[in-house]
Amino acid sequence: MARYQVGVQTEARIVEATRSLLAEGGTDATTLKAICDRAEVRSGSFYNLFRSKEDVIIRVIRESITAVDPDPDGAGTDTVDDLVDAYIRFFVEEPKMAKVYVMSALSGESSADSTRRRFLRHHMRRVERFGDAMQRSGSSLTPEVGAVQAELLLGALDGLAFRWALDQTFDFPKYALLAKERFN
Amino acid sequence: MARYQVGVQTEARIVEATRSLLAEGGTDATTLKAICDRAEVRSGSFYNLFRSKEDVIIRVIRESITAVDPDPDGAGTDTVDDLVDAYIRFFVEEPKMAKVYVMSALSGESSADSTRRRFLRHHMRRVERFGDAMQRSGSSLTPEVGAVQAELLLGALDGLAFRWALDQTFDFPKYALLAKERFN
DNA sequence: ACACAATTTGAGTATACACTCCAAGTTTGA
DNA sequence: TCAAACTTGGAGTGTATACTCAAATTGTGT
Repeated sequence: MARYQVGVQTEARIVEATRSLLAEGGTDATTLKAICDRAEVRSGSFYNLFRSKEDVIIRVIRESITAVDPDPDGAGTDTVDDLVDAYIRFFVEEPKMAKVYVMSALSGESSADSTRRRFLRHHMRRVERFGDAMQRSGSSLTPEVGAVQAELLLGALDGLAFRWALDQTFDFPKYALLAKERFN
Repeated sequence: MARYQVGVQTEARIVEATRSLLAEGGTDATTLKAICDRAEVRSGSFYNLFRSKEDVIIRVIRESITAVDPDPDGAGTDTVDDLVDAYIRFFVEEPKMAKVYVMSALSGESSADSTRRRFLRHHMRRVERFGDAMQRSGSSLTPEVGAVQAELLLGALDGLAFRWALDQTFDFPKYALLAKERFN
């Protein structure tokens, strides 16, 4: 038989609860009890929907990493402006996901290694995409130099994101745009 | 009576064990058992020297934050080159501390809030110091613009540090120098 | 309305954790 | 050499944690 609607909703509540907890207090604060309390669910329901606590956490982290890079099919056509704008929008419109994104790379999760590798692959793809956009923007760069420039710009953007995660009153959009001007 | 030498050495072993564990696997991997095993000490000895597990962790994190900024009395005299060189040297010469430094800002520690505030204060002081150095370097900057430039350069450096923490084969010195050049 | 699968409940289990305690051993200064 | 202070080992405590299970309840297609 097909899934029940109520189950789908419960799943969504659990994912959202996990995301908030991760964003607010990291993996330490994200206990099963905390998740269940916030999602208004008992542990039995949780384990009816997820194989383990790590399952939800990994799912939330993966969703965050995916959400940074919208329109993955559009690769090869967007400009540096597009990419930086998308990054800024991600932080303004999805602050919870953004915080999870920043924290996930360095989180001391027991599944840290697989998460770290995933983040690294994601970063490589981004460097490539930024590098391509930079080459297309007119200035004649070799692919190698383009990659270095992209790593620099992305490094700067990620550093400012790091700074924002530390203190969310930090004006990330303003500095991200300045970084774009300076490192492009 | 003075402290016994053997106790001082045990304390040092515990601190070092905690630092390695934090650098390798974050707070999750840094259990009391793991610390004691690595330091070759039983829990009774641990609690003879430290009030709690958090005590050592906080101490290790504070030491890392302090170590980034050598010669704090020299403030007001060093150049941007000096500051960037010191940062690079920190990563090359003290990779464990450096990794703890990067991770500490966003760690999901139960004492996360006090650690985060401490890191933020540290960052503010660094921005000020970089800003001063930039103003002194010749180009006529207002203090406000100097602070913005400093935040940008530091953001870039921290982002590259972040990148290095993710994958320690990343050539941090090379990129840190490239980032610095963009501000000359 | 019925059958039956999906979902929920909540008490229960096993374990890993941080931390305590104190007797026994060791180091130190006089 | 002595005694006081410090250090150590290691069994033991309480608690929070992730996870299980069987019975009860609810949702859905027919």
